[in-house]
Amino acid sequence: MGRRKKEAPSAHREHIAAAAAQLFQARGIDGASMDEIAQAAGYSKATLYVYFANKQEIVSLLALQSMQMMYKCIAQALAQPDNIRDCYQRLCQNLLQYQAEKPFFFQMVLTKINGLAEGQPCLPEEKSTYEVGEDINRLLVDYLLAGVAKGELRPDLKPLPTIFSLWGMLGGLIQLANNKELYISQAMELPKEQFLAYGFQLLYSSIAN
Amino acid sequence: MGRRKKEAPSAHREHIAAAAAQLFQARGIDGASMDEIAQAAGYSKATLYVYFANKQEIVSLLALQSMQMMYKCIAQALAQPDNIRDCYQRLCQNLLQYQAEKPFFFQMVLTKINGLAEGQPCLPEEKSTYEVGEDINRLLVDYLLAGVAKGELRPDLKPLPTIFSLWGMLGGLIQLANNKELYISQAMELPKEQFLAYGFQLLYSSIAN
Amino acid sequence: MGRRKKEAPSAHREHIAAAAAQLFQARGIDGASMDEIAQAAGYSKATLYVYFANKQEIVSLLALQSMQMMYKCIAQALAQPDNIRDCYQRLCQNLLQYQAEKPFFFQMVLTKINGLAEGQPCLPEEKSTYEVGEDINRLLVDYLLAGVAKGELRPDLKPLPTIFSLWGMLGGLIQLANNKELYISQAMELPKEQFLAYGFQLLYSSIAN
Amino acid sequence: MGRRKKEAPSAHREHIAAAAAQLFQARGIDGASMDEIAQAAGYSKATLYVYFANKQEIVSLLALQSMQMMYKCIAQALAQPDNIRDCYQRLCQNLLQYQAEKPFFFQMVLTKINGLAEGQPCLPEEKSTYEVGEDINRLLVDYLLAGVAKGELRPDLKPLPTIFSLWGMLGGLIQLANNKELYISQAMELPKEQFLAYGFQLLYSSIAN
DNA sequence: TATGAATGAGAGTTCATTCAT
DNA sequence: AATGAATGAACTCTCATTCAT
Repeated sequence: MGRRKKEAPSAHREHIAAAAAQLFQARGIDGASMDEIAQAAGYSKATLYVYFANKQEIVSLLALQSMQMMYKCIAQALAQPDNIRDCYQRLCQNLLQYQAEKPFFFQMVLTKINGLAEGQPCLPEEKSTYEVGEDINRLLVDYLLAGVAKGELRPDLKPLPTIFSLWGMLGGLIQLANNKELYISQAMELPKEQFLAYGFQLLYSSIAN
Repeated sequence: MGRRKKEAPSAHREHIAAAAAQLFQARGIDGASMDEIAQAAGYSKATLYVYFANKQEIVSLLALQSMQMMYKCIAQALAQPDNIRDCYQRLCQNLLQYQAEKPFFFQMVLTKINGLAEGQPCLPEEKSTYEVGEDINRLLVDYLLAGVAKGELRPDLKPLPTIFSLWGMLGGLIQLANNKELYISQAMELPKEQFLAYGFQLLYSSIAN
Repeated sequence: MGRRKKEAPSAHREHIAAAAAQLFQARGIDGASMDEIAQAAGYSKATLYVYFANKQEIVSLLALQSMQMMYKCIAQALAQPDNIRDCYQRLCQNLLQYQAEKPFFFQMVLTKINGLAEGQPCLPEEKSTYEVGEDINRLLVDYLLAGVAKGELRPDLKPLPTIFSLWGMLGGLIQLANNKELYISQAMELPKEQFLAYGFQLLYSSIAN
Repeated sequence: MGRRKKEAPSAHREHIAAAAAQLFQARGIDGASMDEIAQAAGYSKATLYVYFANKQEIVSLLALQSMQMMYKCIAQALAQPDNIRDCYQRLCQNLLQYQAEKPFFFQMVLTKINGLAEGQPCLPEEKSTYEVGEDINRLLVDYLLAGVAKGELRPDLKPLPTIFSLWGMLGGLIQLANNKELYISQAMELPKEQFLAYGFQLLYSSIAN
């Protein structure tokens, strides 16, 4: 039955994608079935195919969303470019928080997204995802250049390579901290947060002037 | 039928595991079926179960192998601790080469392995994997301490947290370079290798004295 | 494709269970595959799993049905407790007819069911099956007591042990007659029916006053 | 390697059959694999096929053995035909003991064997089985006739039909007692043995003079 | 005689997807 | 727009059996 009052189709897509995100996070993409997603979203399984051509399309939408969240995450941290170092700290904290709140999305940004945008005639969603990635890059490059201009960051930094390096390193660091949380706290006698603070600081020292 | 010449059982395990590694890399672990692995390895599907109790055991063996290769990769680079910086360079190059030759294994070390060793009474293979990981850590810590002792590395570095940070960052960097190879060469007008060289150098500057 | 007309879901379960019963009878439960059941029932194998969670659920449903049929079989025979001996005759004839029409079900009542209700937290179907069994026992005990009261049955009969004994013996007798039908008619020069009539009478003489 | 010293082939068959019997009893015929049987018997799986053409042949040998044991069981009980009633008691006790010691064999005699000997060009083993069955019948008929002659049993008993009836009823009774042991002890507040004693006595009263 | 090695055939089960309504 | 019903194709895993040695 028409469980739901009339809503914009995009609202349905949102509901479904949200349910899928939770399940993907809990069980992985392959581990979550369309049946489960439908049930969790409160639709019939066949209805999912009204709003998405197939499972992959759900994944693509989530990829886009995760990229957009990442954009907000970064944009917010860099909004007030008062102090370069504080910006960096805020950025790191925002990333951390993002990872903590939406680990699946975070992983998606790092893994899936990175791999895409290369080859194949991709879906519109994937193109958007790529563009948001570009936006993020611009944001970070501007931040970097401002930092150099202010003399807070090393003048010899090449903007784009540096941004990419940072991006890769921060992502790798956060993921490792997450995967090995138990090990870190035991072997290092350090809570994950302090380990990350240490790592973040280490990384900053590679770009600081 | 295609009965094979006599070989040591471990040779069969190797053949199967090698075929599996290639397929896992191409299609992911869940994406590669036992049928495909059998065909690729030149055995019947049932024969796979003569040499491995189940699919997971293949994965575990690959995990162990990838960790052992990583160990060799690192040990070789640090064998002659003549010059700390050269060692670092060699280490980076070895990692790169490893990633280039066995991308699935490399990914495995970073992703799977990192996540394991946490919880559950695991298979013997998984335990070995964990122990090799420990060996690697010791290797790196020794390297770090030697560098500090020689005055080439910052004296305020905390060994274990630094090693873990480096590990996470290097891994993230290499993976990103790999996933975004096309993008990097296009947007940055830089071959992957040079980008990585730049990133490696950046990272080194965070620990150099 | 062979999509079926709309029917109540329970009708589908019936169709499937009926096909399964025939195959189980012919080849045994383990000997009949879900593939065969699906084909015999005119569904695709996957559809079976729409109506039953697994093979065992089909078996359980059949067990319940066979017990319910047995109940009817007995209840009908004992409906008019006019004459104890006639009731007994009717009961035997009903059992015989049941065995002839649904040999697998009959076997199930005797073999499977008897064994169950002992241990494990069972399916709802299995619980129902057990309860129908209890109902049957009550029916028979009442019959016995009435017979004793009327002086037609021995006054020293212990109700429950007697009922159970009769139950076991009648079942064994009917099964043997069925399994050895050919032998009986040849070695004894007696059709199965007359052999059974003889056996039933023999048994009755053990409880008659 | 040749684990075992030279033994007559039949000894090997015995070993294997013995191992199979144990497993069949524990897990059912379909539930026990040739692999397990081989392991339990201390042979390699392929060796099983040296001594038996296939799994069914093992079953057939066991069927024969179980029939032969049944013969001994009965013959021993009837050896001293001193007193008809005592013989009957001994017979029942022997059957009980047989069922307790070798439930799988007992079941086999009742179920499998009964069903065979009808149709198909059967294996030599199956023919022997059939003949042992005949021997048993003769034994019992003689016993019956002796009892009638002595005036202890009803003179109107038809030998073969009576024997068959008794056979079916006793088997059914013992099996039911075994399957429902828990239920019997709970609902009837009677240990299995006493219940059976009651049933045996009931049955005897149907043939006693 | 005895077996290690191999496998074809098939088991039960799952799932993304389709389609008539 | 929404869904109940159905399924083809695939999955992991098992097992009786074969055969070269």
